[in-house]
Amino acid sequence: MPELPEVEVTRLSFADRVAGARIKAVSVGKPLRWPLGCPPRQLVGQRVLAVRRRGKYLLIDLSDGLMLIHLGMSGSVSFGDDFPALGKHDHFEMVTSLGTLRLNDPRRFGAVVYARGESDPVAHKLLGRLGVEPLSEAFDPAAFHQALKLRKTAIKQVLLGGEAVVGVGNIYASEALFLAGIRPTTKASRISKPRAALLHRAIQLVLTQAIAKGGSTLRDFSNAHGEVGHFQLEAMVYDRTGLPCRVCATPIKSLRQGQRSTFYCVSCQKP
DNA sequence: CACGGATCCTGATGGC
DNA sequence: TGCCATCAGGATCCGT
Repeated sequence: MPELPEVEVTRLSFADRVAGARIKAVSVGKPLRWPLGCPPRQLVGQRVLAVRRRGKYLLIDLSDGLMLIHLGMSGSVSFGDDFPALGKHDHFEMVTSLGTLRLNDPRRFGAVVYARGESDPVAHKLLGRLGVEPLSEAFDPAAFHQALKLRKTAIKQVLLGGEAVVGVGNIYASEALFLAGIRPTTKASRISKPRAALLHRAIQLVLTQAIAKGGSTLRDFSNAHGEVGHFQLEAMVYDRTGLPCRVCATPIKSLRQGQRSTFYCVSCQKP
């Protein structure tokens, strides 16, 4: 589920409330994608300093080291005071002086990983190859165009790859390409500089709007308060196969690229 | 080495 | 309280 907007919405929903908390207890459930990397009790007594985001990772700065949380396909974080007993899919829980953080993740593609610092090999392995942040100053149209020129594959695949830009997943890749008027199957290297600039802007626009709408909730996403997102209600193409394009009424088409569904309008999006 | 495909796991959905 | 196939917001690993 979670792409950059959902991760950012999650971060915003509990970062302020957890900052300054003292960790009182940590427990883990069934194995996630990667092991925690330290005994849970090593975290007890530490202070939570801040919650940041890098790509689709939440970074929780501790007084000694940091935790990296990835939500995978089906993960969600909740933070509160009055929780029922751990559920079947609650696989990580951290009780603090300011509330309890839980990760619920049915498919267990997510992870919670402890690292001693961002230069720790464990952290570097996960964060080291990530591309530029799309909502930062470093995301530059000219540089983006240069990055695309190096890639021979379809632009949709390049966006998902996370090397040219991070945080764009399956929903927002289709949406951004629609806004930019670019066919998802177009080879990245063939995209002109002006069209790369359009796509650059479209990515920023789509992600910013999605964050403002609280993210997308297709099946199970919610922020740390349990509130769902609404972006999907105004998706232009995602999951709209056969429905009329919101711009030109041509039926939306779908195809598979790298085992993922892609949605587009043949009329509005040119190769 | 760049690319495509299989893979991890559980649950929902729809056809038969 | 049927069974089976397919699909789901991610990302790594492994062939070619």
